[in-house]
Amino acid sequence: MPHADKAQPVFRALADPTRRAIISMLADGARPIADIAAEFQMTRPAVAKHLAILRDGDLIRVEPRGRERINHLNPRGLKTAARWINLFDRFWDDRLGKLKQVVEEKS
Amino acid sequence: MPHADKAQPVFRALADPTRRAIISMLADGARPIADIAAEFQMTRPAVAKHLAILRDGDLIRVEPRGRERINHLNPRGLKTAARWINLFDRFWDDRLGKLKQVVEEKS
DNA sequence: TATTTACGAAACCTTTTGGTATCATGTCAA
DNA sequence: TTGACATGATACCAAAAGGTTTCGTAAATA
Repeated sequence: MPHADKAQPVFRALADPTRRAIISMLADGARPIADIAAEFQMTRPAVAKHLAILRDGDLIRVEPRGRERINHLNPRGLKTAARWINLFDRFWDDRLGKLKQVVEEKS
Repeated sequence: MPHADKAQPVFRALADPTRRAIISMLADGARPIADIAAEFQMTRPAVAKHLAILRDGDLIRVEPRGRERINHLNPRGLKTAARWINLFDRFWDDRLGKLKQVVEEKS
């Protein structure tokens, strides 16, 4: 392999709907695990695993606070994904019309 | 529940490094399957599966052309992912982020 | 001190994912 | 028409993902 894929842990983290919901949730304020788990129909260990994956993608940061661990949203992780996607910005403008034309001509 | 997650098939498609590589590849020009498969160390059926998932996420479009099927990058799919991520744009601004922190500390 | 609370960690299970090999079908070319 | 080519479709497999239950431990509290 030429180089490790830096975006991989981020996109992996974003692939699960529960994890994206957690991201949205944390955007409204940092919260401890049990508090997050209460919002879902799954056990706390399951949510803890999702948080570990989000941490691996650098999408959240943990702040230990007494016996609690507060989970904060980390914007930089999302920015990594945004940067990758934005590599294709040029297609959203000049090529959109042309692709549509090509596809439709053949059908 | 409230609404199906429209972004799910897109983020699922983006989660695999091979599929992201295919997207980059198609950004440089539409290509038939065998042509794409030649670039990877895996069999054609494996690549065909990846293409099916990309199609499911509306990230590519197929144009049948004789006995070939040309795969085109579809910008709209990527835009779906970009829109979701950009919901969190406000966090990318350091000043806003710090302000948010301060406000939360008061509560 | 004894107990509850908030969490991590391990073992385990089922489903999904990413890959393979193989075969069937439509299209081009000799 | 015969044969090669490009692809789709199916069956199968190992590993990863997503979930559970159970247990261990540090911090707050009665």
